[in-house]
Amino acid sequence: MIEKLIDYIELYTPLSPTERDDLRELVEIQQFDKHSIIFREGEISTDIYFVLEGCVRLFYNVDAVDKTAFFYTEGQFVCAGESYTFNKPAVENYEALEPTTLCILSKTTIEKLLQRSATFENIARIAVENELLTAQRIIASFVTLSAEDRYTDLLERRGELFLRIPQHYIATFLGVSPETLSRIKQRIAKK
Amino acid sequence: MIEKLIDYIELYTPLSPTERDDLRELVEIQQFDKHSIIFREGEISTDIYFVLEGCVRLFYNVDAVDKTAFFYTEGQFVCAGESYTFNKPAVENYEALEPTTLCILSKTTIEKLLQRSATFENIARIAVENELLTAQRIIASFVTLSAEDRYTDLLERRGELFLRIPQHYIATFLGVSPETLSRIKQRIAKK
DNA sequence: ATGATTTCTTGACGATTGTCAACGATATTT
DNA sequence: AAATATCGTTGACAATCGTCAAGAAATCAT
Repeated sequence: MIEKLIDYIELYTPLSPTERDDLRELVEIQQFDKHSIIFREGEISTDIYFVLEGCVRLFYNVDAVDKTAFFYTEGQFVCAGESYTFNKPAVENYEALEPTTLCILSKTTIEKLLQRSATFENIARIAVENELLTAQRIIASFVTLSAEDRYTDLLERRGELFLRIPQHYIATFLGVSPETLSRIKQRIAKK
Repeated sequence: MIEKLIDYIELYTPLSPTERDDLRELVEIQQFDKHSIIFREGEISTDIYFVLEGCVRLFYNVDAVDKTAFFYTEGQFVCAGESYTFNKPAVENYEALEPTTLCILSKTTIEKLLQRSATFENIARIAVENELLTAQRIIASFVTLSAEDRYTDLLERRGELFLRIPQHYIATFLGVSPETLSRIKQRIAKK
């Protein structure tokens, strides 16, 4: 199961057999039920996660309404950046939308890995870089695209999300109400 | 002048006197006129920039209209993440909105620095981490706030921008037309 | 200083959106 | 299989927004 993480890391940086064993030995794996909260705002994040299977929703609680900011699926790192970096209480929540399996890379695990090999420096870097690229792409889509175009863009890039995620979550991610998303779909179907 | 970069880095990671000298010796400084383009879409980015003085606007060209995604001012790193990481042509543009002074950290400069001290690993990491935090905050503001709330939020966080940047740039950054920003201001003034 | 740009504001109008509410469809649970 | 909860669509209406256009204000260049 953890092989998926190893494969992923090796897309970016090669690992020696020993390093692979270090990962197999030290990295924890945890299961989350559907709708369970992985991480709640107010807590201080000390872990980086990696999605082995399932789907994680990042959301903010605003005036008792929750707003989805992102979906993480297989092969993506999840990290509450600001909380993790500065040991501050997080402002965001993470929830499993499906039965989900995550690798847990705690700070202590990462330290242990680092004692064994400097290569593991790269893991945190890769996680952060990948999140940055994703984040920049999302901002670009907010700034440059209409809600309708963001919809078609998401459909092209990550169409599989529509098959596994309730659409009212996708709606808030696109920055529109569920009703509007419904109408956008209807509008596009007519073309 | 470059001392500003050194001070900034030392907020995050201490430097030895030798390392400080390495930076003074190797890091280039470049001036940009107001309205000059620092980096144009289609080019492949090989540099990380650090703003010593002035203001840089990140914008996308969409249907011949340009849309502002961000403003970088003194003490911020600028990096076309995707282009820099994967040597792909960039999709974004960077423009100096004022006479601007930047540190240029080219890949070759960074390599040279790395040969002298592993501490410099941290620079790229800090730059990326900081950009990620900023990016995540922007996404949160798009997802959780109305245009009006994003305006007041920006005013609180980076009010100085309103004194130095034409407001139609700020408008597209907030995701609204210049006319709407004008009306938002008027609406708030009445309260 | 003067003229020329650029920037900001305001009005009008049509299009789009959010909200509230109702209804049907789909999943989930027992 | 029936009951319950969740989810998606549709309608109506008020609020907001983008666009176009015109004019005022500020800035820049000569």
